[in-house]
Amino acid sequence: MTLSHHDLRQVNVFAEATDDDLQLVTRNGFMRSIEEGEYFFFQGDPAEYLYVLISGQVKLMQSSPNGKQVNIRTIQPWEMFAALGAVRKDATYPASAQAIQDSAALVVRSDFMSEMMQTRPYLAVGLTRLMTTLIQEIQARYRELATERVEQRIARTLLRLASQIGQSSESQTTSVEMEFSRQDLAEMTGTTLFTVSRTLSEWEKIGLIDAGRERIRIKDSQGLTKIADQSE
Amino acid sequence: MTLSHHDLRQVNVFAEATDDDLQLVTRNGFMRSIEEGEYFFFQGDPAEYLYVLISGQVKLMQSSPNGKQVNIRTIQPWEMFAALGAVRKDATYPASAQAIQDSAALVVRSDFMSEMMQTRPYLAVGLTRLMTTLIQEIQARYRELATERVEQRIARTLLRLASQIGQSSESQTTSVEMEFSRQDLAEMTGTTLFTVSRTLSEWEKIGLIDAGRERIRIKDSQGLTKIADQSE
DNA sequence: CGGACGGTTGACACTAGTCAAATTGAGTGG
DNA sequence: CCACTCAATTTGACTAGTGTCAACCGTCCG
Repeated sequence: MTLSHHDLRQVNVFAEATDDDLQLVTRNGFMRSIEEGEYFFFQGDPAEYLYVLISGQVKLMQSSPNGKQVNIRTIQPWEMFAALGAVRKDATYPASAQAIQDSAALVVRSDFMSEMMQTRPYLAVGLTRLMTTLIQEIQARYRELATERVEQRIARTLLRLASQIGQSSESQTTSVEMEFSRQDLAEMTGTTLFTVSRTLSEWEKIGLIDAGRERIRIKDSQGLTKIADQSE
Repeated sequence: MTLSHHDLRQVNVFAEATDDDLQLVTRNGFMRSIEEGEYFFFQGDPAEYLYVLISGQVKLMQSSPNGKQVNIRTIQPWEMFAALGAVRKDATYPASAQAIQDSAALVVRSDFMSEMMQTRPYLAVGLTRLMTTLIQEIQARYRELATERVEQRIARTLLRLASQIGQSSESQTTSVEMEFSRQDLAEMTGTTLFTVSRTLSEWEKIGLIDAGRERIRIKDSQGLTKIADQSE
């Protein structure tokens, strides 16, 4: 896969970068492609690189000492991830990054990016901006996890994913086809495979969604929204 | 309360600042003191200011549409909070900040800090560093909320608070006295007042803690750690 | 053709939430 | 100093919501 430095303009953090800076990044980075199921890195590895997803889809997940996994975030193309290494010496990745589809990413050394940041305020500011977004997102999900029932969280997660994917791809059809397993969805919503399965079956029965093996399509986003927002 | 600009050195983000910069900050900011129960700001207010807590204790909480509240984070003296306004134009606070003890804070205009950041990479980098910490912290709590039982979360939260407070104050006695209500603790752990009360009563009975009205003291942190870490 | 993997469904257990009622403790005004 | 008030807390009874585990099904793929 070839990557022009212009393409990087789609990355939020690089929106205000000069062409020279973008070239610098592409020349100092390299491409890495992995297949579905493989990992870019594991939780606990030294955070030597940061990534920009070019194609595919990646999930960031954290596993607890007792082995249970939680999906922290799902990365779409042109998102930067694992950026923390750039600002912390000797950091280790707090999560693992697994491809849930065949994926390709631009890989950049953390300390290279760190140096660039020292002399380019726009970069540090952009990174800060990205992080505030992440913080707000995960805070919202934290609140949801603490206060909402499984049903609502699943509905909300489906809607969120649909909009994320609909955003990155151009297909603005009302119904997006999403590919991931019940297990994945369970990890995203903080519940179990079984509860997800039951819930989706129910929803398929009443026509809200269309589900299959590692595949979900929303048929009635209105109806889902109603479930997600019900306060009782 | 008077504040020397030297005191600001204790704030992580300002650790590498020049004396001139610190003076600039103190001169451009002002002190604001509020009593227990009052708010520095509310969720949804325009994020015009950022804060550095000087004394007291503040909780950041988010409330959902249906009115339930979650404690996102508890601020100790010399922590900066509500910094997001500095990097986002027209942002609103994603959480409310309520004093759980009489508190004082240095208040700085967001756009003033924003301007400073443009020309001082160390500031933007420091802020980024702070944010990575916040992200990791809340991610860890998110995982805990998703995978651990209430009992474990309460134990872990107590230990975390004890170390936070023991850190900021000098009292490195093994048992720190902590002041907050069962309700507060429930909001921090994503559970209910009743469950917290029951759990603490149990623990008091077997000698792990010493609890009273809006007051908890850990007697056996070993024992609590054991509860927090039990994988089953 | 035969696994293997993802998914479905049922039976059951149990954690933790809900609600009502009683109790305690701190602070206040007389 | 005492009675009074009110908020914080405790406790019990009940149960909804989810997790757990086992058995089974369907389909994709070597």
